[in-house]
Amino acid sequence: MGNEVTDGRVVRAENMREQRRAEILHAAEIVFSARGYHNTSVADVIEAASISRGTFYLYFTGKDALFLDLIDLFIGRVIAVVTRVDPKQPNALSQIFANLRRVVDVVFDNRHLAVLVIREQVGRDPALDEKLHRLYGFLHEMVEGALVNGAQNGLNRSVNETIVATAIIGAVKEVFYQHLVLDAVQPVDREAVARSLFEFGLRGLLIER
Amino acid sequence: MGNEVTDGRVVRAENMREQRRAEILHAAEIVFSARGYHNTSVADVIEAASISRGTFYLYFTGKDALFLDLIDLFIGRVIAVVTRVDPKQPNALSQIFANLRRVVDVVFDNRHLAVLVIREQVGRDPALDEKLHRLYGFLHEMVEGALVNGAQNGLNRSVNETIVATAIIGAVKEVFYQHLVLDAVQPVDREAVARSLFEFGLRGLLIER
Amino acid sequence: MGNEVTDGRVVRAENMREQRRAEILHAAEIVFSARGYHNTSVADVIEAASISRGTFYLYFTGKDALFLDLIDLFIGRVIAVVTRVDPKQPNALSQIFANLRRVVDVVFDNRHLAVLVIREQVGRDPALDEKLHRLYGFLHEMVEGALVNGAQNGLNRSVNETIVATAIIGAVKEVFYQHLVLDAVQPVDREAVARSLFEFGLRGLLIER
Amino acid sequence: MGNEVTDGRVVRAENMREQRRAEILHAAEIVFSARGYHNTSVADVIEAASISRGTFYLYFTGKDALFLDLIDLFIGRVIAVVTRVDPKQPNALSQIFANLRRVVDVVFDNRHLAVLVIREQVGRDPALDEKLHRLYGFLHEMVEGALVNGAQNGLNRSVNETIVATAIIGAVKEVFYQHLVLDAVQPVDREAVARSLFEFGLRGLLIER
DNA sequence: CATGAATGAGTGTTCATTCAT
DNA sequence: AATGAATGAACACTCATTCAT
Repeated sequence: MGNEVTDGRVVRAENMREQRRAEILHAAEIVFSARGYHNTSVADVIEAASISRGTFYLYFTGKDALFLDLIDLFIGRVIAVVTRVDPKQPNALSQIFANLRRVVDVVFDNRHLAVLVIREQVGRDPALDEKLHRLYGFLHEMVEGALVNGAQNGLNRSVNETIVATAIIGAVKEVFYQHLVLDAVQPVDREAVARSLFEFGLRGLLIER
Repeated sequence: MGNEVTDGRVVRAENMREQRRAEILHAAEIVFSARGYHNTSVADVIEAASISRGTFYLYFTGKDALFLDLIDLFIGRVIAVVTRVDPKQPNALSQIFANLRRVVDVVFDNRHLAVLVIREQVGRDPALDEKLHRLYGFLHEMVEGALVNGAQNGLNRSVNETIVATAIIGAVKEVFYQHLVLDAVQPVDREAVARSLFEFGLRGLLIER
Repeated sequence: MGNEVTDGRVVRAENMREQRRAEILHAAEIVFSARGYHNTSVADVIEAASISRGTFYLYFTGKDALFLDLIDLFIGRVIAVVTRVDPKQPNALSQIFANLRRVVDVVFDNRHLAVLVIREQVGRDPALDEKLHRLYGFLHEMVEGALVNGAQNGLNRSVNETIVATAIIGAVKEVFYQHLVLDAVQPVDREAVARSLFEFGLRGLLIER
Repeated sequence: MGNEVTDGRVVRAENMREQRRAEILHAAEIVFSARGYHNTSVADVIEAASISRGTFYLYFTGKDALFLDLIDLFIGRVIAVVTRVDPKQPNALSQIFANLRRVVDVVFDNRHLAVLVIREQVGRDPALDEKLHRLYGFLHEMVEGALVNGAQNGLNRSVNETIVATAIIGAVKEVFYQHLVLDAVQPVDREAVARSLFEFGLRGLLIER
């Protein structure tokens, strides 16, 4: 049937499929972020994407799967820009700030997805729970590790790293969320947001100042 | 028919009504916090409260109204224990800590409500949005005001007060939420939670140390 | 709440509930028998019963359960009129005929249910399969046992009892089905149907004639 | 355009078309018999036949039409092996048995189709009803005619031919069906099945024995 | 001729709310 | 005041069929 050969038409078909899928994801991103998971129906998504009900189920196994794909998309983009920082390096601090700065960019470049991920909460859907747990677990582990390493290397004073890591993530999330809402009205000064967060966290953690 | 006079029977009836209402709220608190707003049905509530469907609508205009009442209950309890702090007072810092400490107690004494309020998010229900906005607006204003006043009175260094107030609230919320989840397993050391949060925030804000 | 006491109102409510349930069953019986299980939608049933969608699910857990209840109803009525026959009794033959005659009455008194049960076949619904299996298993066992006993007691000649029992059931089913269809047009002579079936089966099985 | 002339290419194309059609029918036969008409989707058929959705509709106007073609196929094979029997011929009985014996072979040689035809019932699809009616009408007419002729020629005793013909067909169908199910497990002794059925029917119908 | 992406009417089921008793 | 039977709009999802390529 010729499907062993990946000829031009097959490639083109695959591309179109990918593109269509992306279109639906994009439309869904907007309606989900506007109304939340529960208040968004498949009807809303297909209307926003200008596709038929059937087509939707051609690209996604269901509403849940679509949502999880969106979450994954965002998580992937965040994780992609976060790099491990060696606390022994003299420029460790600026590397940490660079991480934060890149995350700020990802968040504000993906406003809808970011709102979605920050707002949507543990909601009795085990699969979604697991995704978010993975994201926050990753971030928490990274921050906590940085705190522990930093303390050992004289970069920061010793604190209850678990609690403080949680506090930092909460602070960042909340600032992001509030500014994402504001951002819809007027563009946010990303540098200022990153700088303020960094300063706030840092000045409390440094031994020397 | 004598309904201008509030005789004994009317008072008794009113009391019974208040009591019944409180029972329903209490039952709802538990089921809502266990499953979240969307995954809790009116059927769940009336079963937990051991009342009939009809009775439910005698005490609340609907599921939304019940939920809003619960949120209000919690907001009231939080606001009740938060006092304004005069930054000029020498014991301003310990007053601030006392505020935080009392909020910690309210949160952990009302685990179900607290989980509810922290977890449940802006869900395109304008009324709920407004309630939460009221709570966080109150808290934000209070923290931001303290920062501004504190800076003027040499209590803390000068920062972007709006962003930092948001960050503080986010940090507190996240630490509360994580420990509320933990608290279900083993009792949380409330003093330690308050102390860690306070230290984390403080050491970054003080000019002198 | 007074539900420990079975007062008049409760009894009346229970009766009304039973009656309503029976009404739905009756309406469903007609539409199912007219169109078959697969071609009948819940919408058809609720329209026939003049109830709302919600009410339907108040009385039955779903379409499947309703259908199974109908099948059960019929199976129960058939089994209720079939009695074991002692082949040693001199009037064994007339007892067997009496059984057949009563089954004919049940079948033609419950035309819709009978059509339903005879027509609907093994359809990948395990629960339904099991019900029908139970009915035909019961009947087959009864007939086969009668043949075995009869042979031992000189009532009938010895045959391949398993095959012949199957053949008898098939013969009866087919005659019933064809006459149920006819019966819609003009009343069937039940005695003649029973007699013809009996004679046909009997004359081939008797040793003496 | 030369379409008046049936040249070699056209013939070859027609053959290919016929062959393709047969392949689809064969695949459909298996999936339909395994799951029944209603529980088999067009997707099942095209997967079994290894063709695309579009191709399916190139060969059949729809799911119904395909099903009807399958039924027709079987009906044709059954009718092909049934011959009229002249009751005046001395070997009429053995001719009748030979008919039954050939039908048994057709049934067990076409297990899937046979299961399909016997199981699938009048489903409010007028076209299907008509097909089955045609098959059973043909068989019924043939059996009834044989009974009438046989009675006139002293071959069998006089009975209610209409009812008895129906009973015979029902008996045969049921025995076939049960043994088709069994046949999936272990090969059925076709001769025994035919013999048992014949004996059962015959011994009750013959005047002399 | 062959393909498979696209369609949308139709399905069974849920649940917040109403109202006669 | 209290009840719970009744309601019907809304939901996620399926699948036979069409049609541009």
